[in-house]
Amino acid sequence: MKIRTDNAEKARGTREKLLEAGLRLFSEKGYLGSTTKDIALRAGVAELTLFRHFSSKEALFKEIINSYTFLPALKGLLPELQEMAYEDALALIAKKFLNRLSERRELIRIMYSEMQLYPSKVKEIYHNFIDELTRTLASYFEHLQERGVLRGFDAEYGAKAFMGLFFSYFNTQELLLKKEITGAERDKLIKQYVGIFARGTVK
Amino acid sequence: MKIRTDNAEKARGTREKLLEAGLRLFSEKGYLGSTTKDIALRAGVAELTLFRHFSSKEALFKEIINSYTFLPALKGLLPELQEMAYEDALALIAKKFLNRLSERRELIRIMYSEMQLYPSKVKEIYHNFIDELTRTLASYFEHLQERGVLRGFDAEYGAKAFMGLFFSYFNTQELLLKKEITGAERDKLIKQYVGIFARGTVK
DNA sequence: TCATGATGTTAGTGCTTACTTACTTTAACA
DNA sequence: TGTTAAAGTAAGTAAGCACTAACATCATGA
Repeated sequence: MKIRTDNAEKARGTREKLLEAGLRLFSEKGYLGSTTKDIALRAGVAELTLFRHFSSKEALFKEIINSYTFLPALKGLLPELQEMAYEDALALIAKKFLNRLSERRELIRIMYSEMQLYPSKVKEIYHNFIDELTRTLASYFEHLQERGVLRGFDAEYGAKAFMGLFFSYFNTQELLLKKEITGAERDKLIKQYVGIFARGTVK
Repeated sequence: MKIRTDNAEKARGTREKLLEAGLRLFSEKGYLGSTTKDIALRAGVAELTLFRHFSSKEALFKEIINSYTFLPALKGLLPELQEMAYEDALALIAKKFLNRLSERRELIRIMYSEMQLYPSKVKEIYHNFIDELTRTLASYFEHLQERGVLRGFDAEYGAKAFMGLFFSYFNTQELLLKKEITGAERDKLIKQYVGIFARGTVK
């Protein structure tokens, strides 16, 4: 009699529906612009149900941030990269990075909208996104510098420059201008940017 | 009797105080997070005075966007650039661009916060900021390509890449993380980034 | 079959907010 | 000095908001 599995499952279902609806609405209208009524409506439940699952609107918001912030590591990519040609490796990283950003578009939008309200949360999201990738990339550069493939630039700055290139593309095209980007455009962009960056860093 | 100049000046004064206070508050707390009471308070006037100058909160918001959007042209820089060494020219452009962004920090913050509410305004701001500079930069690159200094990359993409590098730096450091950047750090960054980009684009 | 837990329905509370009305104060200027 | 334009003071309105209380419905599962 301890746990009614089916009821519990149902509860988990509506809980997730609320998190998902909240993510989308907060991303579209901002925290203050999203009403609990609308979130519940979009989740297909009564407003009161929202408060039965989350003690307040803010609690819901924080849980959304937490549950969507986690990202799978990319460290495992390192050995694979070392067997590839430099430009191909860079193109692969760029592609994975852009995909990652697209997947988390809503979260990033929230990050920008609420950066004044929750600066520490925003920094957390940012670091979760960027730090590990920066370090992976920097150590990859350092490795190639030791092998004499790359010239002696500051690896940390190099990593940030590389990611900055693609982040700013994502930022303007997909977040600000909301353009639909075709695969072909994306490939051309990657080729051009990687071309510049690769030539700029080899010996 | 037509115009009482001093009265008119006074009115213009409080009007500007309101625009300035609005800019700062909207940038800090977002459109919905800023109350008309607080804006008036920060401007040092009564709330009612705000409504005597602007028909509504939204009207104030739109006037703020309009009056701060305009930016002086950078086209005049082109002839000057052509007498400089390539890397020095790039460093100068980067410096001017970063200064421009810092000057308009509040406006850019508003742009990010309200991009869902006023997408067309946001696009306008973006284009005002970026388009002219992109074209100036691209034609500079084309000129150097014709003279055989630079290799044959896509000049438009190159310009976007260059600006993206520095925009994304501004974005993360000054907007998101709100770090105070020293002049020395900024100079090192410019040197590193320009170094990569210059080597990546010369023949 | 019937107790239980999840959800729905409806109505409402107290607070905040954009905006208004009516009246007063202040200072420039003819 | 008296008129006028700009700003202040004070009180209030209507709407929207997060959140609550009371009760009804319905499917699950012992």
